[in-house]
Amino acid sequence: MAQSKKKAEKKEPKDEILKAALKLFTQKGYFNTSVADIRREADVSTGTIYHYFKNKEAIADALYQDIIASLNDSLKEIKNRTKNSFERLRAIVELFFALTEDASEVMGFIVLAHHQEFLPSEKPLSMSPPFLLLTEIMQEGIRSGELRRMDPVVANACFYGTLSRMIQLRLEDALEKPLDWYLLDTWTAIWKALSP
Amino acid sequence: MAQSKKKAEKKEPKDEILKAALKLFTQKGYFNTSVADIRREADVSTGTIYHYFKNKEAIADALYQDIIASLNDSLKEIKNRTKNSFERLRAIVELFFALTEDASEVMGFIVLAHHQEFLPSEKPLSMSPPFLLLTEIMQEGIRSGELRRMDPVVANACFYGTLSRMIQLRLEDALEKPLDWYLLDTWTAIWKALSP
DNA sequence: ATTAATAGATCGAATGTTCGCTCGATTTTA
DNA sequence: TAAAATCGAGCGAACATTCGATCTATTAAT
Repeated sequence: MAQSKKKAEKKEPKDEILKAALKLFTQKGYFNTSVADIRREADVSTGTIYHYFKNKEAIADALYQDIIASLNDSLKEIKNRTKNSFERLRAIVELFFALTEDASEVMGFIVLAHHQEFLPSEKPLSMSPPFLLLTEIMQEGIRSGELRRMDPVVANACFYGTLSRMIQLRLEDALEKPLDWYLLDTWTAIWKALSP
Repeated sequence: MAQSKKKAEKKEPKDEILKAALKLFTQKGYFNTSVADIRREADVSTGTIYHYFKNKEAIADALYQDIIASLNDSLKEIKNRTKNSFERLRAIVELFFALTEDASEVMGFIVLAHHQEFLPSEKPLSMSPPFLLLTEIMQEGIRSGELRRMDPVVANACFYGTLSRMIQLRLEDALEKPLDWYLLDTWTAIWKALSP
């Protein structure tokens, strides 16, 4: 038994730092969060933070890369599991809604934050692997005739725009019910917009 | 001839400050913009800035209030000018697209910025007068049967989500053509989602 | 018409504070 | 006993804001 966990004690400082940063970044925003805030929330020293990360930006970058990668895995899994656009897009809506409910900080960081403001060298979210994969899925649907003939950019905006707006409202606490309460209505609207 | 303009000289410093701040805030974000940056761009002194505004936040607040008010006026004008949901929503899409093309800084500030991060006492955008008016317009359409029976929140997300996503892509320079090139496709998708 | 007085506008150097980050010391691990 | 991890006081730079000085426009007085 090395350092993994005895009862519920020693955690990896690196993970604690990432967890604390994610929480604070989504709660107050990157620029309203100081390294001292992260230090306090993660219950480590300043030195430890800089032992694991080059600087504050590197913490945000690590979070961003982790989340993008895991989102990409999920989308790939969906693409393999399903066989047509209807199932695929529906599964993506369900995935995003579920993530919003039980990993709200992750979704807040991805959907709400303006990464380019604090990660200047990062491409826009719409150019990241999972979002390119989404575009690919939709283009395939259009080619095969499952989706209406329309500009792929508009199809994308229609799908992800509606989806992310629902998520944003939920995270702003502007909805009366949890997201899955709106799942049917949301999916119906999206599918009506996209189907032939 | 007081101080209005002789050739194209003396401008109101207050307006110059607001114009410079709007440009920089949308270009680099609120937190990446220093008062010194605004000072330079507006070609005034630090003292002048603080003569007209209590602090940096007050500049952002003035911009926000101005834009919200003018957007509200435009939406009210549309509501008066048109007589049904189809015309109203279509006119709003056209308005937003046009504003994005020839007042991109204004739209960037409204659609992309996270006001709550630098205006902590401000309500979310979705609670501002013009957005409440939009909600009202959509609820009326649902009641009258012009729009499909659905949760108003979803109808809203569908409309504004798609719209704002197209605008965001345009402002990120991710579109090959100007927005009005996508107007028909966008409107068709929105209307298919919302009509009975 | 000229001057005097006043208030508003403009200026930019100086101030105080926040914050990211460094570094030498100390402890823990292997 | 060497290397890795952890600590936190302290450094330096950036930044928002202040303030007293200077300039300008307006009004009042002679």
